[in-house]
Amino acid sequence: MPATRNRRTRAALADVVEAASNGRSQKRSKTDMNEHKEPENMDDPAGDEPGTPQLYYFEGVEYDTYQEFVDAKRERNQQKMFDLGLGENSSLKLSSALKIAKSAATQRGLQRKKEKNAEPTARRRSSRVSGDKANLVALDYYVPNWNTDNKSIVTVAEGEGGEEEKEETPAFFKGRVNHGEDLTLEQAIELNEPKWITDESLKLAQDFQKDIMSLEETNKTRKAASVSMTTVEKRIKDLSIDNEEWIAKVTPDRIYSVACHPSETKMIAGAGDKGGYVGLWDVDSRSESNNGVHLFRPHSRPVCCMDWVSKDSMVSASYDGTVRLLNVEKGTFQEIFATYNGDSEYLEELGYNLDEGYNYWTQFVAVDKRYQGSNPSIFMSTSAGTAMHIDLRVSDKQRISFNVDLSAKKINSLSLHPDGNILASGGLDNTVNLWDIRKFGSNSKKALKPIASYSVGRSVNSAFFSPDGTSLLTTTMMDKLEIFDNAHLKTSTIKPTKSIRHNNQTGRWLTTFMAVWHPKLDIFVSGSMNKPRCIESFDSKGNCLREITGDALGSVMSRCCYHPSTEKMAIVGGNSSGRVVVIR
DNA sequence: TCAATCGTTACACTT
DNA sequence: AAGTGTCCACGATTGA
Repeated sequence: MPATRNRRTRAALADVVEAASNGRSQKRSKTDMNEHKEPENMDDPAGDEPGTPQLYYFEGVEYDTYQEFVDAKRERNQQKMFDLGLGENSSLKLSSALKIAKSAATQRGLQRKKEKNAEPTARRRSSRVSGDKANLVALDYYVPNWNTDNKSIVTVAEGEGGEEEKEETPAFFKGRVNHGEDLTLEQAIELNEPKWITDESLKLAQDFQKDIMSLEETNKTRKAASVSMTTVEKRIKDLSIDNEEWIAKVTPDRIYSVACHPSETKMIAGAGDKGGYVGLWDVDSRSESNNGVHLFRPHSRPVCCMDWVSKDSMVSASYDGTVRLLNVEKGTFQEIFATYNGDSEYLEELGYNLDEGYNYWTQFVAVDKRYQGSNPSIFMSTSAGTAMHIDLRVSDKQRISFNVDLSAKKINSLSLHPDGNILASGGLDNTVNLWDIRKFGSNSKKALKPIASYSVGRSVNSAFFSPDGTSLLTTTMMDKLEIFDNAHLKTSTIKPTKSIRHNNQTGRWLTTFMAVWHPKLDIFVSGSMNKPRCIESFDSKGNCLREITGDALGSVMSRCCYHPSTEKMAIVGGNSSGRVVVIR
């Protein structure tokens, strides 16, 4: 046993912290993924069973047997614990080690706050530090400022010669790209992480651009269509998924939104992910060298909304506060709206002074379907509970038609009834509310009252009117999908006419469910937690038309949508690792 | 009343 | 095969 057994020094703790941070902080950096082999990697014997003829390495030493390797590891860890003065009961003592390390991080955090006026929180990096993994003690100090580019990660480490600080700002956390400017396709590709770019990317994207332009203009009407239910049911029955070419990795990260190009001749599925990536997948142009996916990065934070407004323009909106319009003809992601803080340099911007900083982001954006045109108008809800309508129809008359405070908490969705007057909102305040937008006024300060309301009991993921407006569909954390008939005609409380039990507990790492209508028909679709994994399709009465399952459907499709065609039936689903499935 | 923390969920990636 | 990362979604609980 070492003589230092009872020593409890910060330097010793710092060694541990530093050792861990050296190994792990490099791993985090995504920009230099191809470099740096970490010595820590030798910790694990690659999952081999004891007894297999394999050499084991640990801290540069070679061991012949698994048992020797394990013993060496255990001994080293015990040594570390003794050095910390933490005795033999490692699991208990480890928690105190963490406390000490955490307090050091917090101190550093507070100092940083003074310097940079940032909000600090210290968090433990590894949530599975236990038992003999004491060597993994490491702390990150996050400076979260989600609306600017200030989120940096500071790994706190103290060496013997004094204090040392490592700072990384991964590309992911950089703020908005080309603030206030349009992005060309080339720029949007260059903003991808290098691993997603090939020499061909730009050329392929340009060919794709031409392909889209050569498509026939699609039927733009957004009105509900009348197709007999028997036809619809038959088409849904005929949907097929068992083709492995109909699933592809479209974005690098968790999908927050999916969209389907309106063309009836060319199937183009699209998805927006957590990192601001937008992937467009030309489903039938898969070749040996290329899977037909074109990846761009017009945003820096989750892409919460994507919607094609014509054959050659698509709106994308993001938590980063920007709304962009992909103009296929010009090949640009044009910034059509952005929120700004109160800095006077943004005084001229339409979104000036909307951004409240910390804890404020654009949660939901919907295209205003009353207007057709090159500049779509949008409804937008925010994490602060405000809802606004931004009229972008004519460039010199752009304005915010209204900006109202509808809730104390985040609003998850907005939906305008086809009559153009009633707006449905739902969010973390546990209610679904219907508002008369004629009463909003542009700058009204008086408290607004909804014309009708429904208390869910848990938060509301989404509330959408059907294409013809007769039904309101909600997805809630009460584990229900609920349908309200003629909700827009009610004047006090509304009650669901149909309530479907539906597990909506997607947890932390999966995007929440939102049941969405077909753009023109009275049917809707939702992902599901059921096993085997499936996508569920319902009619407007809430009858399940089909639980679509298949070999290609191996994970939870958090966000789904229908192809807008009334002739062809197709469903696009996106999961939480960037994979998109097309069912047709 | 608010802030901080943790549990939950499922998948992908690494070793 | 096992381990680990995921980092503001939501709800519950605790502490200030």
